[in-house]
Amino acid sequence: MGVNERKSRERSSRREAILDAAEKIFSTKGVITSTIDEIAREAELGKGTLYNYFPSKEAILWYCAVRGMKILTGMMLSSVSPGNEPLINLRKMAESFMKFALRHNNYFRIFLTVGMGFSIPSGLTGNEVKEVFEKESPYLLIMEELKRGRASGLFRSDVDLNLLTHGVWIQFYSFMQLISLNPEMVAAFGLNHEKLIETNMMMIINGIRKDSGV
Amino acid sequence: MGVNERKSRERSSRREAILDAAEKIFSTKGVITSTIDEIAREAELGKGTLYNYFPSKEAILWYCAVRGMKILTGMMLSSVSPGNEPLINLRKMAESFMKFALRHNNYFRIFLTVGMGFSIPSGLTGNEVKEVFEKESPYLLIMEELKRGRASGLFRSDVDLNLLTHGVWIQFYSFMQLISLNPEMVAAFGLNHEKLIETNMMMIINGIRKDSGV
Amino acid sequence: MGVNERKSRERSSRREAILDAAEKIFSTKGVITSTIDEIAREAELGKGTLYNYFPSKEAILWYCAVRGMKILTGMMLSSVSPGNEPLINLRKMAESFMKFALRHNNYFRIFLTVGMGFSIPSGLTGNEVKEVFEKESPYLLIMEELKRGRASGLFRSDVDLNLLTHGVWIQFYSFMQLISLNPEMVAAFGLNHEKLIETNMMMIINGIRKDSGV
Amino acid sequence: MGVNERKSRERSSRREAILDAAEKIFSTKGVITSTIDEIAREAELGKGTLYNYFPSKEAILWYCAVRGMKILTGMMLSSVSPGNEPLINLRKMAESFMKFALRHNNYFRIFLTVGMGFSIPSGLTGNEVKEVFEKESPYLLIMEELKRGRASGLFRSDVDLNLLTHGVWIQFYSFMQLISLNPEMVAAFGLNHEKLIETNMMMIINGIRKDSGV
DNA sequence: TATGAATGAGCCTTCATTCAT
DNA sequence: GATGAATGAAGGCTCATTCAT
Repeated sequence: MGVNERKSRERSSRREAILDAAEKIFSTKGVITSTIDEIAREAELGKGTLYNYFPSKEAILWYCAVRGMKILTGMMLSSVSPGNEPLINLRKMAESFMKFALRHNNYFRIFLTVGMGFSIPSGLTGNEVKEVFEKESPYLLIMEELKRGRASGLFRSDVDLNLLTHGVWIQFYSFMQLISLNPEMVAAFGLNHEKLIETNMMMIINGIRKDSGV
Repeated sequence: MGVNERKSRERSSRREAILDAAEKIFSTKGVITSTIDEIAREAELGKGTLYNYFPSKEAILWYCAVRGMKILTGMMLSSVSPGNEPLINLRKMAESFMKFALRHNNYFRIFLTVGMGFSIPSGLTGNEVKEVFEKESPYLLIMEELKRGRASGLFRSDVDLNLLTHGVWIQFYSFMQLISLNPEMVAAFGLNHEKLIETNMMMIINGIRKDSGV
Repeated sequence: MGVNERKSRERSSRREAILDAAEKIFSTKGVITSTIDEIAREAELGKGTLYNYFPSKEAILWYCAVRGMKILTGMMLSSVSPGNEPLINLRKMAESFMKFALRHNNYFRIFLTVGMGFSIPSGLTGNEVKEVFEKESPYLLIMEELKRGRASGLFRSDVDLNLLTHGVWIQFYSFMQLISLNPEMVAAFGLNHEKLIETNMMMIINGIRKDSGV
Repeated sequence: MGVNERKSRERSSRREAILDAAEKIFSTKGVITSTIDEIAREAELGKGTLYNYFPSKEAILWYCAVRGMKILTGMMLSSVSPGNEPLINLRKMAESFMKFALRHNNYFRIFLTVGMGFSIPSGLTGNEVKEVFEKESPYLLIMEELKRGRASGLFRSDVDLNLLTHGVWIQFYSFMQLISLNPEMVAAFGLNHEKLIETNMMMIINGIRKDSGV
């Protein structure tokens, strides 16, 4: 029915509004020092209202992270094409990752916090969260391209696929970290983002090419 | 005098004991959720005693991080030798990094927390802290070897030295992060440490070799 | 609107209730040894609730003092009348002061504590506090009557007005002090309040009369 | 024996040194915010040493107050002479009071704190303390002179002696309070000490003269 | 559903006092 | 006697969560 539908839409958009506010606050002040009050104020909602949409502060954090991860995955997915060579696709994914790191660096702090030992609160059904973080993750996208690249003889096959994926994934990930957390270091050494991206992408790609000898 | 010397030794070892306890608690529970009480209990000391050695919880965190960084730098320094080829030295450093990540994976979480926006408390003279983090950092050791390697035509010179160093540093760092934060992931994929190290080192080295083309 | 009005009234009365509790505890145990927990318990409120109404313990103290000063000023103001002779008005003010000291001797300890070097917490707008303590104080009321008394040739004019006011003010004030702080002394010497009041008032008045020679 | 005597002298002077330090710290920072550490540091003694001479911080405070009271009483005693007229002696006592307030204004704040509800700690034999505060107090000196003055027809006899004494005592006390707690106020009004003293003494004396009628 | 006042567990830090040396 | 490292009770304040309206 129309009414229910509208209500559902409203509920959904309110959830998003809360996550918007949380993302902003979390990324600005750090997750731990952010308070529910601040998020509520930013969302222009009553504090109690937040608890009508999320069971706890930690849940808000997780759904924030989920949303970020979905954006990242979406960006990576839309940048690749099955018709492309794996090397091209990897490059595109790397570029997407970097773009995400630059454009949404808000999320990085949130990802890190989540990764640093915040266990998924038992209140969450967990399914959605688990799926996003384990099944749909960019990790699998990378692995897919590496597999194709090996099949076509482009990438080195002398190393376990998981190992290789891990290496690439970590490089993507930590690159974001250094962009996000050490702007002053980046500046101090006279580096700029574009060149960093270019250099690191080169290093990553070279690291996995078949003809790269030890 | 003997007495003073002994006292100084005792004071020093008590400091270390507190840092030991803190390191354990911090890395187990995360920095924020760790409490001074827990650290004191772990150190088998009264809560107040901790404050005879450190001015605040935050200071304890920082000196923990300093200690970890000193260990890391020390391991790297003692693994290289000016007589070695730069490639060898880089490999040794990488090995040290990995060893550190495996042996002292406690520290990584602490490094991360410190990096996540904890400012150095004004109470600390800061000198010691700043020096360790800025002047003696592994970053500079890596740069030194890269410089030598480029001079001897081994490493690619078509890229700014700072950029190159940054790239290598990121890769070292990421690898450490992988091992420290996701030990269960490493296990889950049936990866073993030697192979991880070998693979990643290979990837890193290849990324910077002169003959590696894009 | 009705709801908001009621809320405002509730908020206001809760504030007063907290100040009531604080006044009681402060005056019984002394300001410093009183704890927020005790005040909260006395007010039959949760500890945190107090902090919804006042930013700190010190602020509670100050607003207590402000309230007391307002009562005192009010009593003094309503006891005088512009039509009265200055001597009568001074007497009335003295009586009001004494009444206040007897009826609200709770406040005295609070005034003293505030006067003994507690600076106004920066969190307070300060306006209300400053006004009460500096602009509307009984001090000015006394001075006004002394001025009038001098103009009409009743009080001695050979002494600076400020000096005279100060002398009277201090006598009022410290009289309250001795009533409040040394009840056992009062008792020990077989004194009673009414006679003390009468005697001291006489001494004060005589001290300022024009025809009092040295 | 000589040795014991010297030891006794040493012990005594160390006690005094501690009280010196305490007086300085107490009056500078306020009794409550002063710490044993600060007093020990000021006295250039170990913290534990203080506890060899006094059983508690509160005891130090009390013996400080006792010492101050002894000084005050001493000053008053040596200023009067049985041969003088009572009016002269009262004047002298008043002068002593003022001098004390000016020279040792440190003490007043301590007196106030002690008066503000610090009970005499049970550890103290109490005798010395009680005696000083109750038997040797300036209060009795004043009473003595008032008695003599009434006998010689100088002071009003229509009022109970205790009441009268109380009145004078309060005025002395208030004056001391003014000078000690509000030195900046004294300065702000451009008042100078001599005039203050003169005015107040005049007010006090006039208040008790026989020929002062209401 | 929206709200925000009320709540109290929990935390960091201080400091008077003790006691082994 | 002198010392100061060790102690832990106690206090002010925060903030996630609840619940009556």
